[in-house]
Amino acid sequence: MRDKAVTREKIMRAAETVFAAKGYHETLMEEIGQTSRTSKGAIYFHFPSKEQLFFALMDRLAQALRREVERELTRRQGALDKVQGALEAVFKSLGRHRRLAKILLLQGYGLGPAFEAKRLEIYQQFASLIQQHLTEAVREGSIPALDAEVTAYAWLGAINELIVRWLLTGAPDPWERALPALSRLFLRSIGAPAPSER
Amino acid sequence: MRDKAVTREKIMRAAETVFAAKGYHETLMEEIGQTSRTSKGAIYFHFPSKEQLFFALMDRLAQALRREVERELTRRQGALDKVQGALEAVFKSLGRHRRLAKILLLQGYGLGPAFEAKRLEIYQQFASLIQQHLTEAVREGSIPALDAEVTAYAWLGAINELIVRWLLTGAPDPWERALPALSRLFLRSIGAPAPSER
DNA sequence: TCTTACAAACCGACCGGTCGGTTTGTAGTT
DNA sequence: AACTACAAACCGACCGGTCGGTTTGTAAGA
Repeated sequence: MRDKAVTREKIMRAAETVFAAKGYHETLMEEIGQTSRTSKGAIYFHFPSKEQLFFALMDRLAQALRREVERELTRRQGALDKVQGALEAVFKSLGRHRRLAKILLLQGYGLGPAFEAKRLEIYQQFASLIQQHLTEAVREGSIPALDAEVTAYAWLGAINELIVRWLLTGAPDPWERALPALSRLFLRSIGAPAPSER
Repeated sequence: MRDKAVTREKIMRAAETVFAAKGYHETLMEEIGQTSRTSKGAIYFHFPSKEQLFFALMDRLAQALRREVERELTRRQGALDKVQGALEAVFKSLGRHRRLAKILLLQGYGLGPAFEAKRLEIYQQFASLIQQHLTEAVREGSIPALDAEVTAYAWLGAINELIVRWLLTGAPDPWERALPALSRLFLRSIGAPAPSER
């Protein structure tokens, strides 16, 4: 018996590559089959539909990213430091995995209700994470009171836009140039004491 | 002879409605024909392809929005006030025209290179507008020096995310609740003196 | 009569999904 | 060990609906 998990993994990796390169609609199941060196039949054995394959991919990627962020959160001390650490984790992780970033940030917008729902679900997870730590920072007295929900989504949107632009145009080059500016922008935006330049 | 311009306008209005409601791929040319009470033939008489029709729409909408923003800019005095006025203009305008917002903000993401290029082009126009006034504000001495490019795109992204979320989920309800929070967030983010609550 | 501005029937490439068949591993039997 | 019986995993030719685009027809104005 061939190993089910191995084939499934091959398919998901191939799907990641192809979806990231071509976008959802331009991607053919046939091509994922070829790229994974399996077949269309194998894909439909493991996944009920193209859409479900795509969602499975989004879930996995979001989970991986969240894990990296959470790991960073436990490392840092103090709410403000955590906020900054989480941001850096997101940037660095997405910077390293451009395919991942393209799928998470770029797809799932204009592709219909099901995709939009999925994207909202995932973004909400990250927004909660941010909100939680913002509220904590307020309680700590590190920053003045604010609307944590609006702030969280504003930050997510800012990150999204900058990374998407970087993915598509390459600017700014090198990417890291933007990080300190954005970091200061964010911390200022919540009335935090300006961090020392790194 | 029927009036060419009138038919063209009918088509664009119908396209606006249908694209906003269904997204690019789910929209059928046939349906735009019916909605506009013309026909598919008429559409292809006026536009060379579905894609070009969509782009024409994006251009027109972006232009209209830019005009509203610029009008507001000339009304206000002082760089900071202009920044705030422009933001409000964008919110209010997009809030009033949800279909417009859906097309400009939601479509053009995962739809392939041509769409991405178009979106980048339009966003760049707005980013320039913001950058220009930020730089002016710095020169005026109203705010400390900053990376105007990063700031501009961060703001655009934040606006985008919040409006998209509002369009898709209805939260926050009413929408205006978010405006003062976001306005303060933005002004703080550039080190501007906190504005008096409006 | 000639052109313009459409209307409507039509075409055919494309592609997600299906399904009959094949391969490969496994468990039971002798 | 060898053979049988079976099932899980996989392959890929094929189908059928869909939809962007084209062609052909036609009414009306110049």
